[in-house]
Amino acid sequence: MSGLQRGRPRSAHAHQAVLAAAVELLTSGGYQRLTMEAIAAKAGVGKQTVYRWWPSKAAIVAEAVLSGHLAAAASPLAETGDVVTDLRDWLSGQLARLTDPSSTALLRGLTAAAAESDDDAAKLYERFTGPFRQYVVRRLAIGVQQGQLRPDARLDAAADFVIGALIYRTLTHGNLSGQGGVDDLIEVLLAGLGPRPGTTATSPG
Amino acid sequence: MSGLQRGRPRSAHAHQAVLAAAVELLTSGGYQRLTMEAIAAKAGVGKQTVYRWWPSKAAIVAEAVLSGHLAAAASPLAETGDVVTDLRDWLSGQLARLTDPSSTALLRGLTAAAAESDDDAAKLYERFTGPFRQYVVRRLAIGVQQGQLRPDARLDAAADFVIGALIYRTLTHGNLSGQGGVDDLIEVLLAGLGPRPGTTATSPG
Amino acid sequence: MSGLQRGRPRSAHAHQAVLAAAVELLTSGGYQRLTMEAIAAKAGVGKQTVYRWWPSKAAIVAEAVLSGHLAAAASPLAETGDVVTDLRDWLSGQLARLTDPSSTALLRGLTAAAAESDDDAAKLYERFTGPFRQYVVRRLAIGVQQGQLRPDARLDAAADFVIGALIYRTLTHGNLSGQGGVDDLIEVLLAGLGPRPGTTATSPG
Amino acid sequence: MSGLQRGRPRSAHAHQAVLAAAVELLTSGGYQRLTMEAIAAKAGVGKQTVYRWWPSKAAIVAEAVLSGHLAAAASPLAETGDVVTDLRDWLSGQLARLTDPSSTALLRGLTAAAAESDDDAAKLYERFTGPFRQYVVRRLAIGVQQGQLRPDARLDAAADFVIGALIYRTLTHGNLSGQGGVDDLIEVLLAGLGPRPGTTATSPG
DNA sequence: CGGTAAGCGAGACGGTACGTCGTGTCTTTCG
DNA sequence: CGAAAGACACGACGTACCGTCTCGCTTACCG
Repeated sequence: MSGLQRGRPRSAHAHQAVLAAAVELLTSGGYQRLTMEAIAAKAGVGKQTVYRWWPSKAAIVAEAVLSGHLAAAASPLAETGDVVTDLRDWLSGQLARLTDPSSTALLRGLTAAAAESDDDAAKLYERFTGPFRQYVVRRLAIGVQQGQLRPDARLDAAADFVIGALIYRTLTHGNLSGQGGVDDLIEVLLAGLGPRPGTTATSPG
Repeated sequence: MSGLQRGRPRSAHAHQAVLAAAVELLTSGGYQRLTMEAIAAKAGVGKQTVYRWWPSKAAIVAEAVLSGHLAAAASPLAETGDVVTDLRDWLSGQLARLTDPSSTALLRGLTAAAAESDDDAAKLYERFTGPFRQYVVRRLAIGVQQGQLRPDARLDAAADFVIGALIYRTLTHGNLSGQGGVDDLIEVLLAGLGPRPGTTATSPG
Repeated sequence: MSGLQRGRPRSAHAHQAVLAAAVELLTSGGYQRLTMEAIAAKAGVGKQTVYRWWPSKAAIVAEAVLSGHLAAAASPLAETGDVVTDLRDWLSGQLARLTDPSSTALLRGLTAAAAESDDDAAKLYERFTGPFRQYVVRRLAIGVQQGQLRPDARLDAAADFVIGALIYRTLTHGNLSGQGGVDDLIEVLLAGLGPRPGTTATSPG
Repeated sequence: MSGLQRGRPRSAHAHQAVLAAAVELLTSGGYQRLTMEAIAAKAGVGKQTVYRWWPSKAAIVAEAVLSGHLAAAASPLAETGDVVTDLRDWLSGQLARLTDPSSTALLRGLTAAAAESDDDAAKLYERFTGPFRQYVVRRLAIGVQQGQLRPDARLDAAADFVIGALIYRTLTHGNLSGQGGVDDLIEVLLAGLGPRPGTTATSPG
């Protein structure tokens, strides 16, 4: 066991300050302005301290996402009983959040961080999209339980569709508003998960 | 017209050499190694020449994609008459291509390039995913014509789903093989585009 | 022959600015404050430009000495006809110069620069002490011609004595003033170079 | 009186280890490699312990010199009765020692240490050259007693000459061997200290 | 056909950020 | 309370690229 503590313990304060500084720089100035030197300076920390904790910018961003500093802030999951309504509302909410310039900047930053390091990419995406996926899958599972969706619905595939499309549209079009696309997405998605045609579905009402 | 040509004309050879060098650097060494200096050096070209033609790395990559140097190389579209078979085959083909490490590197590079410049992002994605989208939409449209899909199917939304999920999975999991996920994706997608349950579809034959 | 000029020629202006900046920093703040970054900053020059011209701080200092930016400023050689008077005056003058704090700082800096690099040390000392040595040897040679000094006087050894003692005292005692030591030095030196006892010399008094 | 000892006494072992480590680093790797961290590491000592005892590198080197770790190792003074023979032998011996690369490195290191700190310079030189000066002055004094040298000989000036020239030549030429300069130095020096021409010197034999 | 104008390879320029190293201080635990 | 260990804020190091700017040369058009 390496247990015995030797030397001055690492400063939790410095750790937090770095994460906070990174988030602020990322959301304000984009990934361009997210330099190690700027992070250290804004955090009031030596560069060496930053490197002592994280090996790369991507790792910092990843931890910031994980620790909630860059909260995906999944909007609360309303459960009205109707999977269509719920998902539409939730998707609309996410979309509204992603329309916010700072969120777009954040997503862009995450993308850049992920593109930078093969190793960190999976971790980053997992941490960032995890909450989204969780909610989508959970809500769909409930739908399955209630017979609104077919029992063998591919929930993971559906979640990938939703998240992928969300990210793709955000990065592509920059601004998602005014597309009226949410309904289309929902329709395609849910139709594909609904009870098999020909199957006698128990009416949900 | 400003047309009257003065001075030495721009060298098409230099133009091509730059694109080729960029592609090679991108696929071999990732976006990290794709520096303007490296591009110029490998192309045997002065840096100024590069900047004379393109304002940024992203622009070079965009043009490389456009001009087919970084071919999306959309696999030929087989049309067996059955939209499910066709799409599954096509998706499998794309997936196989994206499984190739150099394609992953390329996609990562494109992502990085897009993340770097807000302006170029849309253009880049459009150019890179354009052929994909084109094929998917066209094939789906044929399906609609043939009555295999509902007439009011949201083809654009479907295409976004497919492309988004494809990119997302590539970036996330790195290696797409062995997921058996294609069938799931197809199933979700096509079920959502199929004839409305309860509607009597006229057989196209 | 490498003759053909390629690329932008090196900027003589930058070259000079660096030397000037180095001298100013050295005389004002000592060798401690003579950092590559400070030199570049004060010269209004990129660090890379400094490194392009010189491999080390010591080399910069060496060239500054050579080019007269850090002039040894050998005081004009009075030739009254009496070697004792001349050397005493000259030595007093040098001593007065070396008493000046900036000269002491300079000498200390040169010493530090020399101590830093085995290769540059000889060059540095040679360039810095060269003018001194030249004058001493020349004046002594005249004394030999005029019969004031023995014909086989070891002028080089004498010059080493003078320069060595000068530097040693400056570095050791910091302040040479008020030592009244010049006369002692002169006496020891010239007695050792005077006509051999027993030889019938024209009596100097 | 502050006398009553509280807490753990300072470790003499640590003290010695630091000095030894400093000497080894200085003679092996030059002043460049003589860093506080390296000293502490090689000595198996905490950095703080080093700083607790010495305020600077120069101080460490100074003490190392003083305590004989960096022995000037003045060669034993032979006294044959003839001041010329004795001084020549002694000077040759010193020269041989200084020709040794490790001695040159040491001298360079001392110079660098001295150049670094105005305050420590005098102390360093005094400690390092003290034994030299002592011997030279003593031997010359004997010469005076025995009538080989003039009674009013400036022994301090002479010692400065000898030491200054020795250091200067070592630093300048790196390698003193093969210069045949010792004899020249001796000749100049002793001639300048010999009995005044015209004075009736008691024959030493 | 000679002048003029732009593009060309080359590479130096002023900068910014990199990741590492050393400094001197501090904060732990252990003896 | 000293000593080891080692983290801390700081600042300089030498390198890599950035995007711009001269150079001398080449290649077109135009008068």
